[in-house]
Amino acid sequence: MSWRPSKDSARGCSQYNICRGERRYSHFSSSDFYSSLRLEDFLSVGDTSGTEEDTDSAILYGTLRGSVVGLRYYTGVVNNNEMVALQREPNNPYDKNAVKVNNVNGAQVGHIKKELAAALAGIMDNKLAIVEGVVPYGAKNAFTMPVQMSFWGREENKEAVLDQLKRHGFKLAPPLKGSECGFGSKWISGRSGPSYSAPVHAAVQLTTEQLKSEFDKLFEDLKEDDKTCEMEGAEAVGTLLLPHQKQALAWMISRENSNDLPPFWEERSNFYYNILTNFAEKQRPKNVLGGILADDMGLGKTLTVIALILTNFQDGKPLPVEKITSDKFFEESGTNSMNSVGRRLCKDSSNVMEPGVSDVKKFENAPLKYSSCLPKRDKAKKPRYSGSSDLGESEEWLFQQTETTSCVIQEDAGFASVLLPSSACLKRPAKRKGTASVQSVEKKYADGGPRATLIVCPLSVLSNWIDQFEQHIHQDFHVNIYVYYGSDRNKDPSVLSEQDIVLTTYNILATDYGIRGDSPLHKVKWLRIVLDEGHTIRNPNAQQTKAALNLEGHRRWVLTGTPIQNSVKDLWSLISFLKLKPFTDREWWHRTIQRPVTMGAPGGLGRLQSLIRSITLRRTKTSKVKGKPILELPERKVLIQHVTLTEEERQIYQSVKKEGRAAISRFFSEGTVLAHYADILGVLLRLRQLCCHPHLCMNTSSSFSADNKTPEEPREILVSKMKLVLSSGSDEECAVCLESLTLPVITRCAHVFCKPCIFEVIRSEQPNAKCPLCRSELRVEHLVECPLEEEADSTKGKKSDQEWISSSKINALMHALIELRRDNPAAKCLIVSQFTNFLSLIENPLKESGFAFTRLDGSMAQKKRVEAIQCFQSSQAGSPTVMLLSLKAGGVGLNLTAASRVFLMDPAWNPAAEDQCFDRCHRLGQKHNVVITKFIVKDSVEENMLKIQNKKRELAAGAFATKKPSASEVKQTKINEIKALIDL
DNA sequence: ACCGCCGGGTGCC
DNA sequence: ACCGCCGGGTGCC
Repeated sequence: MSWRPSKDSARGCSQYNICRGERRYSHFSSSDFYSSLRLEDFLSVGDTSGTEEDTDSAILYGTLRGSVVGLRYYTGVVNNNEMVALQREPNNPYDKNAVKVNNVNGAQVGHIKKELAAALAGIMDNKLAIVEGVVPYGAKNAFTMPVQMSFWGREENKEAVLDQLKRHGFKLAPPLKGSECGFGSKWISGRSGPSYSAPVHAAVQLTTEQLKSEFDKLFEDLKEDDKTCEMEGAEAVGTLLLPHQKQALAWMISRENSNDLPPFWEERSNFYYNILTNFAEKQRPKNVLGGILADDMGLGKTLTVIALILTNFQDGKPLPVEKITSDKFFEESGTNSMNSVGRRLCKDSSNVMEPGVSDVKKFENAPLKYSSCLPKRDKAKKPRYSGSSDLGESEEWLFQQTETTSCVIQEDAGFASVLLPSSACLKRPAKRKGTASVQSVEKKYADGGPRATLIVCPLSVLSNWIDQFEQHIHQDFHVNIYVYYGSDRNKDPSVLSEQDIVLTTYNILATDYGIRGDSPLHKVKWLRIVLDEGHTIRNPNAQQTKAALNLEGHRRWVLTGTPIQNSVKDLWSLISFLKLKPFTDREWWHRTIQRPVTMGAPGGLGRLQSLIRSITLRRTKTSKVKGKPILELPERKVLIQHVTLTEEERQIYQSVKKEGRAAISRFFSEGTVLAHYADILGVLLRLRQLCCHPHLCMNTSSSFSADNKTPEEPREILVSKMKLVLSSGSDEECAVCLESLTLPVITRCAHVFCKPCIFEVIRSEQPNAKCPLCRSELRVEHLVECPLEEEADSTKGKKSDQEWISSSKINALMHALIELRRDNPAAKCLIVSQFTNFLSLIENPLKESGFAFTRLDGSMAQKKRVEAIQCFQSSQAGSPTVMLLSLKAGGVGLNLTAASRVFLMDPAWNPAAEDQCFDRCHRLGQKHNVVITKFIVKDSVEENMLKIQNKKRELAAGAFATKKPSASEVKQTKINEIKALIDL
């Protein structure tokens, strides 16, 4: 049932990205604001088997003493007070009611005695309660042992559970004091029965506020102690690390080379004890040789990881990579550089080389693993360092089609970074022309063990990684990087395992994994696995999570800026990925950490904290190292400049507003607001455009199609509605996954979702799937995909036929620009808008007033973008002082620090999108204070947008541990926003 | 003795 | 299991 991206759908995706821009910060987007709404909240899907214990609302019904029998048949052992797991065994040939008893390690200890099992079976099978056990004493018994059971469930199931037990002659005892949270098994060994105490309600339940501040502390106190050692990167790291990056590197290396026991384990007389579960075993539990790097974005997680890869290979030695040195031998021998390079790239990595000329010969004879790696057309004069089987003839290949980060194969630039649409080898630029040779460095210890680091990231940051490799791997070193992406990715595991770095996406990972037995990524033993944006796997039931958890490799890292996004729950997948015993099993995580924390049990947070502390490094932009801020950025000021429309502009605006408001209030009175969401966005879009320039909304068709019988809209209208939603800059998220839309599709009822998300809804709700937003009928065959290509900008060119006129906002801008030039001729600025047409309109007066400007928007090819950026960043006299920038162009990697002024021409729905844009110049390397001017038209939708932005900011700030809103709350919020926007 | 008692065989679900 | 339970052997004191 896994959904498989095709080439076409990938292009669809790119199309989307061109319209919508980057999605990288979706965790800062309104999805944050809506907190952690999950599918299960409004659909009964989620875990199809329904095993999803609603862990947060579970209460303790009571306890019961029972016995474990058949001990002598099994090898699993327990200690007194050790937790045990009770597991139904419906296929037991002797008793269909059988309940197994397993120790923390999963080894079977025995069975629940059959009479009791008969009572438990129904309860467990129907998920009426979760039954947990602790062996209070008698752990060394030969035949049977007691087990103290706790029954947990939702309030409404309590009666049914008690009843079921009663029918079998059992009665729950009230909760034992100290056992409420199922940990710390406090039973005193001995024959006397448990001492009953009055039922204790969930210990001190922390308020949301308290929880939030506790969580904050959780990650704030992490910076001290051993995490301030610094370490230099290996020679192959081409960038000098900042102090905090050196610290991170030192910390990561110490984690990877650590011999420590994992948290909560102690060595006690030849045994290793887990102090949470009281489990003990002879075998030393493995600590994760990794952890969570949870630095705020902008602190250089990517660079740090690159440094880690290059610096810490085996035995604390750097990755043995070939150093490229100038070598006359090549020229003299007439060896074609392409060949030499191709072999370098493709040779069998087990071939051990010694430095020196003789190596070249060895090298020549090195077996080629995939000889077609070389481009066939080798007339190129410049060295080419990579290629792929089907590079073909084209000059440029669009590698990845996000607006911001597409990469192209550069055939003739001075560097040889060749990226393919799919599988690609990536090489460092060669400094020298014509020839290059290879000096093999200390390959001796590379044999045998795993070599490759796997990096998994969301598609949207794939190219950022590539950029960063380009930037930070020293030019003289050859690092084999394979981008495992696209339908023609090379599925030979041995090709992957020979690489230094394999880069792929969560989607590829999940797709491969879904095809049984055919996941090369899962056949390789990785030296190291890095999950970028690791909170991507926070849903334990998602295919990509399962796929990630099943990767093999001892060094395991999670990179994330938002380790606890909404609750402790989100941490489990990460911890499980790190393979920290015993938390890989959700039951132990839940019993020992999650429940104690959410129920506010004493010590619960302490545990979580020490767990996190031991495996996490987190610094924020405001963190300090030795009293000094980690990043010293110049000040950033945001000014709001109000603009008043001219009489004429105001008239047009009011008439459109009047018409739109009438329509929208009709939707309200009909109760069809959500059904007309796209139409409403259209109205708002036109108003926003009118605030900028009257020409902008000229050919946005009035989309109130004659008679809006929602469920039957024809395809073309749906497509245009979807485009409207996507291009309106409203930052719509998919109501299912709450992330920005991936591969958007529109339903008949005109709601837009990610294709994979809505497919999953339909699959799990079949045969009568309903639209998550309006509950209309949902069918796969009615979904309409966003058609590819045909850039929205086609309108742009034609528009310019019109005679150019100015607008109030343009006037305000030009006034500010000229003033700026007068005061500081060298100052550079960004002019940012969501509407690329608007940027085009602005070009006119810029030319007239003699500004040298450049432009960066999503429609530009990578080559042009690079040019535009370099040109703008240049400090040469005569270099452009103005850059026209579309709001969402460029990823985190985009560095526009040459600018110290930003003019934001129109507000975005989502304040985070604005902030990210500002961060492109207000970031490491900025020397000046940054002043941002937001132009806001008075008495317009823009002012209302500001208000909503502020509300979102407030909510985002407080949304840390608050309860997730329900679907209806989400809807209501949207409706309220609409009302506020159009003054209803 | 259609019982009691004895003692050996036996033992999860 | 130094138990319980089962079922065969046995049978006054």
